[in-house]
Amino acid sequence: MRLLWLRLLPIYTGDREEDKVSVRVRFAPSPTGQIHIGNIRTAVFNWLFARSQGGKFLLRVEDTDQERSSEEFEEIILKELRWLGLDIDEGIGGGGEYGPYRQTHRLKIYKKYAEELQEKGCVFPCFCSPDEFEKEKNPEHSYNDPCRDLSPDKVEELRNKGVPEALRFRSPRQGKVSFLDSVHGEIAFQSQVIDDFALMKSTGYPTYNFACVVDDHLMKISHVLRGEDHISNTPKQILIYEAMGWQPPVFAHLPLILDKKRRRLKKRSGQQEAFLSSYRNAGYLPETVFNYLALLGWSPGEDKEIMSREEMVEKFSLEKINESGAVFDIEKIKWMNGVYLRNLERKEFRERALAFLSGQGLDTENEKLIFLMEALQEKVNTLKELAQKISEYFEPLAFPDPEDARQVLQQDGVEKVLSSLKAKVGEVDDLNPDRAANLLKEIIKELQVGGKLVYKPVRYALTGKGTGADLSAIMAYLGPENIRMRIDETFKFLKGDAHE
RNA sequence: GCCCCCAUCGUCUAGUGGACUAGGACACUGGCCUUUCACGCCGGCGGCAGGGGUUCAAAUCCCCUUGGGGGUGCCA
Repeated sequence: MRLLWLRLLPIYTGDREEDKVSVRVRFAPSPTGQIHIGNIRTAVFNWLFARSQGGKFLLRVEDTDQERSSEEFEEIILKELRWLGLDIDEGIGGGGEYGPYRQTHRLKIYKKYAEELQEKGCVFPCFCSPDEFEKEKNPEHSYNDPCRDLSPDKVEELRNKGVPEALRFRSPRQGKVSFLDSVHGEIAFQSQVIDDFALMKSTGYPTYNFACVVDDHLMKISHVLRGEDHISNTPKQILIYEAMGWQPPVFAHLPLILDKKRRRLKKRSGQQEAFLSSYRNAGYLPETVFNYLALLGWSPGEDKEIMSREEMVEKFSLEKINESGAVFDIEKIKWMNGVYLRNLERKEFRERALAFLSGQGLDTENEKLIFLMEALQEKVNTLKELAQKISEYFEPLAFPDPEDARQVLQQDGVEKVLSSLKAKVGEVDDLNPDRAANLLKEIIKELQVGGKLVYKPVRYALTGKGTGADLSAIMAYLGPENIRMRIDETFKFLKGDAHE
């Protein structure tokens, strides 16, 4: 629970006018794979904060993991940000005067500051091999690094032997490190539990904690909004800021996004739903994803949920960020996407749906597809669902639930209705939804039957099912030829052969 | 093990000591509308983890317990 006074304390924010205009936040992913939902949510919050404060949103690539980083993933990051509409003011894909913005291009910089820390005596070389260090680690005292107090002679000796050396921070063994988190209030760690973490790897690459601090400082980052999993890194980073004599940024640790089991939603769980790309591929609109993600861990403080980007920017504030983890609810985002889809203007829906459909191997040249598409607009939650529903009408007639179908089709008078329909469509060479609807009305009038004997039975006869798109749209889509064929097939089915 | 964070319907959340008979949304469910299918609308179900304090008054403040999560890398 946060204390009120902490919320109001104007430590770094809000008290001075210039603070407001100097807000600079960054999204700093590592290019090691498909972009993750949790990651992109962090980006969304950073972007929202920057825009709400009139600040800058930067993109920095943290590619210091030589094993896993790859340039192709950098492209993916850019593409995903663009898709979601998170425009970059500075950094990779945005230019700017504090570059380079790719950490592997900043190696000299880290080296320089590492040397500075060495001169200050805040660090020490470590000659342990990674495995060795693992063994030496004592679960009770994680700071227990065997190289911490090596004599200068010993250091000299090991260096001469060419033993690979890393650089570690000499963590204080008493006192405490604390900081004021904008989401959680004060967070404090006893210094003795902070181990002698590495700053530079033996490869000459910086570690995350070191590079991050150097870059955030040099790039004048004012607020660090990142996942809660970074809380335990924060005291280490603060120690570096202090050693360098730098002012740390404001930290805001965002609650984690959880899966149904309340575990952190992560790539390794293998769930496709952990990736942003899955949502694009499943036909979610970017505005839906943005809206839904913004609401995971943040609330404007009122009942409104469907909001425009502008509204969210206007209402966003660090104070309204929640402190507890949030389960990602696939049902809810599905519903939300349905709302966005239904709210689309006819024309826009058509364009966007067509663009998606053509990527799904559907024949978008067929202009009759439009009839179905529009009839389905209000019935689907995703464009993928739209594609699936449309494809069903490409398939040959089948009766998945023959019992039901028979019950409807065997009512007295239905046969007459179907025959009449068959005859009527025989007289026209094309159909549109209006004409189709009129045809059915004519039948009702001429045969003096109720709609009950027409709509549902015709639906079954033409589609084999009891639910689906608007009937006249289906008829227009199928066209006279297919309608006649399907009615014949239905008659066969009723006589007992085939189609089960 | 140690450190840190968190705790309101199944899920996302509103709630900053009295306006709470705890509000909204998803899901589920009953109905209305539509002579098809939906959309939509109206209703229902369902929650302050437990225990102690503080206070005239606690979902709200404090403590403990329990539960959940995260971290504990020369990953980020």
